[in-house]
Amino acid sequence: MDNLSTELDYNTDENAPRWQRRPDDRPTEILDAALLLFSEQGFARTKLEEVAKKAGVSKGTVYLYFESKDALFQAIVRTYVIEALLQLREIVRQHTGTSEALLRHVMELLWTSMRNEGKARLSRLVHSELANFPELARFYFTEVVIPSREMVSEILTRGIQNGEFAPVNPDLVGRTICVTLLQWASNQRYLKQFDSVHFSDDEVFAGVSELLMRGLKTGAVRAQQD
Amino acid sequence: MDNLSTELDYNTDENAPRWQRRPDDRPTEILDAALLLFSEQGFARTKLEEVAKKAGVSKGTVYLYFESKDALFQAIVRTYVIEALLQLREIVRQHTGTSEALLRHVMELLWTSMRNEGKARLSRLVHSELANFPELARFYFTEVVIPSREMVSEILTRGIQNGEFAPVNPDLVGRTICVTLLQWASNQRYLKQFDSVHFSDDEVFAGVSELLMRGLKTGAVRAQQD
DNA sequence: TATATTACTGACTTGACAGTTATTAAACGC
DNA sequence: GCGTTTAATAACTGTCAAGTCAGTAATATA
Repeated sequence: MDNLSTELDYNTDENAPRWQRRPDDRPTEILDAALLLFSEQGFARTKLEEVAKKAGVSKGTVYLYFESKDALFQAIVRTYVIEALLQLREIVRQHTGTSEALLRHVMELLWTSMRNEGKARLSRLVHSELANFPELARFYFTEVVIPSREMVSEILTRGIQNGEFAPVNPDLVGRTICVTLLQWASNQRYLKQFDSVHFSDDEVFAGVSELLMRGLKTGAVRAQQD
Repeated sequence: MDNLSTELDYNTDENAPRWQRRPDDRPTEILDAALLLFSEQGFARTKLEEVAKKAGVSKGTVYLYFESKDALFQAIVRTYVIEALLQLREIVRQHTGTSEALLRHVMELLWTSMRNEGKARLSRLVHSELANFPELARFYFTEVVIPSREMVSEILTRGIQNGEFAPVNPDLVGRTICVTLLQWASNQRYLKQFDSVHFSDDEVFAGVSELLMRGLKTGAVRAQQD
């Protein structure tokens, strides 16, 4: 723009194509833009025209690749969440070692993956909009929640069988671990702004994992019932 | 309606007033209706006309008592959440006994209060819409989250000082306890429908509180660091 | 270079819904 | 009962955004 020295170039932009045809890249670009805006402003408050603008296309183009605004949201979840879960499963499958080490490793993975901006955004978006998409909620539950849960339950079951862990209910404790980590990760990122007493990510993970591990491991004093 | 025996009455409804003036009751009735619908359908998808209908008034009447749709939502939070919190604080203030018993008691209260349909709805609504109302989020955080947190932290601090609890970070563990219970309570109510393995409320509370208590109490074996 | 194909545009239509207002009638005081 | 006040209505308006489509321009093909 500033460079007007070569006079032959000064109207290059007029000759340049006003837009390009890149049908292979458009869907991804639109999904990225939508994830960003939905997670910043919420689904209902985001206009498709904004999404289009951010993706560098016109609104009509969005409708070439996605049937509706709802369909676009569902595509986001399908694309990104499933992918994230597959990565996690793969890592678990390759692990060898004690149950405690494996559990710690999975917890760390869950925790660090949430420090990725995109994944944190996605998790928050999904959980806050789930109530508004019953159909999507079912999909999310069967495809994401249950598999994650089974993965953790399996680790716990093995640990209980070989005596590393106390005989807790593996399903129940597994869910507790996941819920606690995810919720904390979300808080760390989004409630920070209001928070007078703020902990570093490392502090939180150390504290929470210690609390849970102490509760889980054999040899702990039984809590007295009153 | 069925009782047509007294012929003098058969057109009573024509003589009856078409509506009544009940300015004292309207706000509450509108808030109740709004809470119900917002929590079922989400804020954006609920029309004020539906709220009005459910509350037995016309849309115009809603605007007599609330400035806007947003203001109505804020009023819900202010009214119900603050009230719930005050109840809890009062109960805690009156308690005498060991820190463990007190903590257990508070956890039970938190848990059972969430079995109340209205409170569970409210909690879910607030957490899913919070992202869309930054101003409300700030209010909610300072008026609700921080006070709750301080309440639990105080109990923990006392327990640590008198040796009942291990020297954990009371703020951090306090938050963890709240987050875990609230999230579980929400799951119990709303994810039940998709869930193949479902636990009773009592099972969940017993399991979760045992896990947390075992992690918290003194005498537990330290988790080995790897 | 000419023709066909199709990715892409953006102005337009449409419906929905938040918020307003002119009007009506319930209730209160005298 | 009668006049005044005001709670409540319901028809209305204006706006905003989802979704459409006729047209346009980039590219592929011959």
